Amino acid sequence: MGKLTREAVVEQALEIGDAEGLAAVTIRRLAQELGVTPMALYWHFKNKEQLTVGMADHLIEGFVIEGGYAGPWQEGLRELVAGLVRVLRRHPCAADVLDAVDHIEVPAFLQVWDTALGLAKRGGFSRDESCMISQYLLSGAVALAAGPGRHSPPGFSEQEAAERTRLKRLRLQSLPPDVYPHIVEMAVPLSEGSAPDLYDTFGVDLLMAGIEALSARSGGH
Amino acid sequence: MGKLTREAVVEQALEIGDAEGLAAVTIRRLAQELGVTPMALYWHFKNKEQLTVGMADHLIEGFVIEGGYAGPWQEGLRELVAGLVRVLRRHPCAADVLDAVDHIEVPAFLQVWDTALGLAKRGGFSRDESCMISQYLLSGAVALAAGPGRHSPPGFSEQEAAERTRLKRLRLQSLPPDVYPHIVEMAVPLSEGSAPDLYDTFGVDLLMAGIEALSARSGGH
DNA sequence: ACCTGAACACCGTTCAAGT
DNA sequence: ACCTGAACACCGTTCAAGT
Repeated sequence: MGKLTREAVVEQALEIGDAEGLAAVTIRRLAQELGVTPMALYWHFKNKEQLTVGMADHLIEGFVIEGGYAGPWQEGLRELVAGLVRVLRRHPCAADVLDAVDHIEVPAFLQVWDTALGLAKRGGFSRDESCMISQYLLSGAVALAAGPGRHSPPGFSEQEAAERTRLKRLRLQSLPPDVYPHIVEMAVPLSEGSAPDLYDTFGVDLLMAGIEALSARSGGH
Repeated sequence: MGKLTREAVVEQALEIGDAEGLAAVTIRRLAQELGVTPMALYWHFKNKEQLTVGMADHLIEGFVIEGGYAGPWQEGLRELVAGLVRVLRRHPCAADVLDAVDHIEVPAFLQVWDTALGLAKRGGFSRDESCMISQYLLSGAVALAAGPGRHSPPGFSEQEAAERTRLKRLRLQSLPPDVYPHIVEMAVPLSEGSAPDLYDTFGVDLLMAGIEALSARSGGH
């Protein structure tokens, strides 16, 4: 019925990836789920890599605030990073998708990157510094989205998630305390990962504090 | 002749991964290279995941300075992060290996983590903060090792590497300048990625500046 | 333009069997 | 203890062919 379209394929792929992990997103599995032959997908995508690029693009698409970022550059960068993390957090597999893909191939990611570059330049950083800062912030955002506080897949219940952190805690607590004293001692906070919101806020603060400190040091405004 | 040993397998795996990428590291390919049947590897490793864990462990093994880190905690953390980046940079596939693996399974990584946790606590951070800071620094180090300045695989020549950055530059320059103005303008520094040493130094500075700023803000020493 | 059928060259892994 | 042979259930992708 519903004709096979690029968008439908990508959305189905994200659904599988969110529920069962990116490894479960397979051309054949995807085709089966869409009621179609595996080779049908090759009409819409050159290969699996391009499919993954499509997934990444769909994740970020429409995120960049069009008019925005008119205030101080620090606020702009902070909002950009926090927003990117927030968008990625909506899909459990988002961070994995972005890790699996060359960012340069993803238009929506390039747009975020371009905005970050512009803000860094407004911060008075040199060209080289602006490049490094934008890369640092964006890979930092992806790492934050991949970190603890990641949404458990819709398929999995709260219980399932709680069980996983319990197993992680047990694993940490069963380590030899003489060789990993601090890890064993902190098994609880390490496995629970504190409140997810707090983690994100702290992470963004950390990223931005580094930028601002370097900005002050090198005399940027 | 040389009997098949865990270590020999891991080293061969790293050799393939460095030369042709982690995707080329395959049970069957590995067995072939070692002059053995694929199933022979299953005597030494439960499955491919454990093989990858072995690779990660071998990469970091013996890195943590035993006596060290007696000075101020900032110096200790900086040295730890810089050292980790340096060690990972010795193998082109190192960052990919660490991305593919649950760090909790890698003893050598846990040791680095434990050291980082101890240093963070000495810095006066709370338990939760210490957890987040250590995770932030270690994932930051891996991200740095994965970033530009990565060693080109031994198999590839200098020319080959130069050709790749040339292609990347062309790709960036051919983007529509009205939608990605800053990226197109900065195509050269973005593709070249500045001197690799400078990139690492800047990256570590950035990571540490964030930590120190937060430390000062919350009143840690 | 859009999809199918058949085939190719791969994977990881299990299980019984050899030495 | 350490390795092999045969088999299973998967992969991504190509290419000719259908409508």
